[in-house]
Amino acid sequence: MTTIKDVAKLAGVSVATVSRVVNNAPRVSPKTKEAVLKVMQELNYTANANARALVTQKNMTIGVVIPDLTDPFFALLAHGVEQIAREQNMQLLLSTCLLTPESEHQAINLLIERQCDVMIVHSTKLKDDELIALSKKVPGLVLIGRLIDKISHRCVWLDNAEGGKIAARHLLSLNHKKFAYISSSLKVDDKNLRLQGFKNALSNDSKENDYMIKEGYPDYQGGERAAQDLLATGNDFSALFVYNDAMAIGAISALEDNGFHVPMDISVIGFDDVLLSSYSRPKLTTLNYPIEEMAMNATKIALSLKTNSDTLIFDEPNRYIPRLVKRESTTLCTK
Amino acid sequence: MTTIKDVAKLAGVSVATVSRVVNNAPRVSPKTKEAVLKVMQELNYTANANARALVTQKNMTIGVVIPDLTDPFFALLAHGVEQIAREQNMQLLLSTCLLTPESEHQAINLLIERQCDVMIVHSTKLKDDELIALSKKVPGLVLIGRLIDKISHRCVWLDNAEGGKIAARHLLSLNHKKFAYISSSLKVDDKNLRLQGFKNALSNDSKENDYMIKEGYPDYQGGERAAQDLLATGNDFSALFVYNDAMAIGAISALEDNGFHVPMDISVIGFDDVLLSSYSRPKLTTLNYPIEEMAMNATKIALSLKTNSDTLIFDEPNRYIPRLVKRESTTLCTK
DNA sequence: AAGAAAAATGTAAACGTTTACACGCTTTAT
DNA sequence: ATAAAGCGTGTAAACGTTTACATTTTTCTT
Repeated sequence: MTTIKDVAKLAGVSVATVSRVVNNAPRVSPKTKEAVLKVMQELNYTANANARALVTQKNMTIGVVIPDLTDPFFALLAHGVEQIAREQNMQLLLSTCLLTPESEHQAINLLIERQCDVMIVHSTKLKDDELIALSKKVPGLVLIGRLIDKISHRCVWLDNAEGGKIAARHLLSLNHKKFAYISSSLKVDDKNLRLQGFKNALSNDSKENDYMIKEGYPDYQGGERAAQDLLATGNDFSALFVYNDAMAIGAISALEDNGFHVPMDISVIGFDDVLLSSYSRPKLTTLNYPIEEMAMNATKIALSLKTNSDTLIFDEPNRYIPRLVKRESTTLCTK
Repeated sequence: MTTIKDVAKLAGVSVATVSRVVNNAPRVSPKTKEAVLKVMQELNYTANANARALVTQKNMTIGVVIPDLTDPFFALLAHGVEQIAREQNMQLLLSTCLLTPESEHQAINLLIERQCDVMIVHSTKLKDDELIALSKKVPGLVLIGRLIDKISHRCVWLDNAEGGKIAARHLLSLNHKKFAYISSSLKVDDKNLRLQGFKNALSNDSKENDYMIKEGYPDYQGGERAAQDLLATGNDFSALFVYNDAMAIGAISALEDNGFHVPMDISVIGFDDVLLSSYSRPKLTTLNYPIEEMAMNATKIALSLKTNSDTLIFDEPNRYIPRLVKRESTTLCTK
């Protein structure tokens, strides 16, 4: 690797001058600039970002902590961050952290070691306290998809309960009376909040409204199985609210396999509106989780948190509300 | 940020000793080790990865260059790299590079600046020569999804022509005689290779075999539209080979909307076998592109290329062959 | 108990930059 | 003509580590 010294020597100037032209700082005459540039080209010089980061104390890197790239939801999240990163000439350092709380913790620590100015963290397993501690340590850290009251200005989250409510209202407006909810078997807050909002809206509407619940792993197969469980228990429902789109599509598949047509016999509504929902047949009615937009906003917040320390307040709210996307999987109840 | 000096001072030892316990090197007595660890904890010390990288000349980072995270295909690629990275305690630095050749070039340069030991590059726009030059500059660079003969040992690629051939054979074995191919409108090699293999297999089978072609943007809508074009031109085909799964699902949607049932009236086969294919109805028959496995292998190669310089030869072949995944969208031709 | 060998620790240079400050040379203002 | 100001450039310290080498301490051998 050729260094700045090599360039300096060959160009017959000092390293300071080379550094100046590399960063095209002022105070360097056109002719030396040109000469240096030529040598740089000649030697195929590229600056060492590590050395630079060491002295400038900033390494132009945005850290992203997510459970799994393969999930389109998180891919979208990363994509949102990436767009802002690009604007700022920063790059993405990815830390995925599947399983345990320790691995989440470790993922964040790795980013700290790397001196990440800015971090967007989607944490499901870490405790509130731990995240609060972490957020104190890292000024540019923003939590996404989760609300912790004490540091709410450092959170960008979706109102899941409101989502449940919207789903319920939509189904109610289509005259449905008997409901089912397919939930995630994972220990996450969202599923409860969504159900909570859903239940509340139902009982506000009428005491008569009834629902049943099954759980499954939050993927296609999980949805398939949960729907089978539901049918095994009794098919006394005309509307089904499902934890996420992948499960919803699985559920639809199971329903159809058992002779029920969607939406004619049973209406199904999903959650997330991620990729697949418009690819499925029937196209899935769902709640749009604007994760990409949220990620972009989170990144902006993190960026200004880094510089303006902590005091600053945003006019853009950090709370997002899912938007109902009516497609083909829900319709008027005819029973 | 507390540095190694702070720790050394408070622990009453030299920085060298602290460094040793940080890297748990041998030659440090249990009691000092314990003492230092305690101070580290106390001061909440985390090593500065940049400084470390500067002196050790290696920064435990694997660079990944892909066009777009949002595409599940590339997400899977990244995921493959990530798994190997995790094994090696390395992290992923992501450089996405949408549009232009320059941006691909820039993406790679950014990784070079960052002193990435190891790079996995999925390049579509850069010329062969440029990539050859780059690969000379970066010993640990491996190209994925593309074959350049001169540096074939640095490439991990899929045999697209073979894929086309397999698709054709499958369809022929189901008695089909009239074919259509939906291609990508983007300027990429794959589409031609796939068609080439497909055509060859057809004409090898019989001079009679006939096919028509349409193009579209390689996504759901593109497939939908291309299928409509196809139908507008004439519906004299019973089997359809589509450039990728997203397009195939779009195409199926268009076919069904026009009263054709898949697979009863028309068999459809996709390419990639990425995520969606088993979510669609009917479930898509397709060719599996083992991108994740390929990415893992590419990373292993890159890793050993870095250390063992260049000479080394692998017994695992770098050429992959897509695997036919029979699902529900193809069936015997009844015409 | 002395000397040798081994183990623990410290010293200081190096990694490749940036940048405050100093220096000399032009230009400008008086 | 001379002082002041400005520009272009160089010198050297700093960033936070690692590590070869030197030094001290401990342990072992006889």
